[in-house]
Amino acid sequence: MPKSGPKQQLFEQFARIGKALSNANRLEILEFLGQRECGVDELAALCRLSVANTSQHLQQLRQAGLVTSDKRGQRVLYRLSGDDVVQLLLILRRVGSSHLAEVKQLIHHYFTIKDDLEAIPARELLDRVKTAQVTVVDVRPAKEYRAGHLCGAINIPLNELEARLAELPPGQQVVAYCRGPHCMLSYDAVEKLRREGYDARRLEDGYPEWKAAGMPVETAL
Amino acid sequence: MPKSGPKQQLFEQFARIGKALSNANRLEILEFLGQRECGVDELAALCRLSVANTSQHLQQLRQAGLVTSDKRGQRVLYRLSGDDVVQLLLILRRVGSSHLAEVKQLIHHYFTIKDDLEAIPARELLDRVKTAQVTVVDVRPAKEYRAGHLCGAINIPLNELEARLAELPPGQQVVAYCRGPHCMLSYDAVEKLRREGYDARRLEDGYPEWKAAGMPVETAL
DNA sequence: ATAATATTCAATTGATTACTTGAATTATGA
DNA sequence: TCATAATTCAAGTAATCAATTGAATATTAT
Repeated sequence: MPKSGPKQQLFEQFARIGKALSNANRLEILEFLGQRECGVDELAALCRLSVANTSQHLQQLRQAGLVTSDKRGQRVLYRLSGDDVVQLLLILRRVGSSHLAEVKQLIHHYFTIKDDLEAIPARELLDRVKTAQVTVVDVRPAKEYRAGHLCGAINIPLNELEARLAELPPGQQVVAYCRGPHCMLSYDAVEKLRREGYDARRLEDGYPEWKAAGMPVETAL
Repeated sequence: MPKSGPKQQLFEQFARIGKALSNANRLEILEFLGQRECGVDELAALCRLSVANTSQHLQQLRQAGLVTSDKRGQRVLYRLSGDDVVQLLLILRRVGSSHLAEVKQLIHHYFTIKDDLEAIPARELLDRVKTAQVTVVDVRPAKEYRAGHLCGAINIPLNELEARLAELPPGQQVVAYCRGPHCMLSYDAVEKLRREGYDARRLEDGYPEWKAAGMPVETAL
């Protein structure tokens, strides 16, 4: 019989989630899983970790309730437990961005310097898409695009952008998005697009945040 | 020069917040600070921790950006850094409630059993208050009520409830609230009120969540 | 039946964390 | 000036954590 009351026991349980979020590698794993479900070996490669280490982090995330797994043959595929996990990660970033000087500094030196134009909020993009005056480009790798993307978005992975500029309708504004608020892909994309004379902006959110907010998405599976 | 990229550095920073949330005592401290600003000795007493231990936890919370402090004479008063911290704690609870079997079990055995009627959502209470058919009762200690409470709420701390029943308008429904979704005060209050024949319900949120959602509050300072 | 693949488990090591205890610091009151 | 109060710091101890290494397990392909 636990010696503490229900309140303390609940705090112990919620602390498990805090523990799961207390390691930078696990946060990175969660960001990748926000884009699509993955196996251990893929996540290990994406995060540049050993397979054993990745597997242990995944066990911790699963035990904290942040991810689920299901076996397909000899492969185990992991995914986020729900959109509420995306929202938890988003508010974690927001709190960090608001209250941690180191976060503000990192964002300024690596992100704001690259694109000091305000990113477009999700609601505003939804409105503009309806007037068909804008091209939405998903600059994540194709696998992530196929797993899920904004309705109507086209996929031009960043490393193919220069070769595929002709696919963009001339004269239209381009809005690029990627994995999330602090993913560099859309910053780099916007930089390249502007260099080629395009009117380019970034979306404020990545795909997981857009989806978690209930905005329209589709898959290409 | 750090060896990892800006992304990894950002994850390290966000992980600091995860670390701050990875201890049950710190979560309890944050819940109390959600009600009102406090000194170290008060928090130590509320949480049943030593003063030194409480102070160390507060340093960690401050360094993670979750609380701020300011000195008044020889006392240091701590408070939450912003409503975004309340929202972080709320989504932490939601994720735990949705995805952790132990949390569901604890909630069922200690909370749902006491009051299996659905708590009233904040929006619904706001609407009902406008038609003046309901009495909103804050059952937290008076100090917390004075620091901030729902507009129009009266304060009858739980331990004074039986002695002050006459203050409740006869024939009206009573909605009780306290510190947050898993605080027992409003459960106990509703239980006592129903035993005395009142039509009593609980509010879904506590005061901090209501305030963080932008709902109307007032203070009695 | 065996080899290969994918994943997980277990033990070890070094680092980190939580709490305690006692000391140090800072501010106030007598 | 000195005592008290409030808070923080530092060191020590035990427990926990992250990564590595090697072994074990489960599934698939030959």
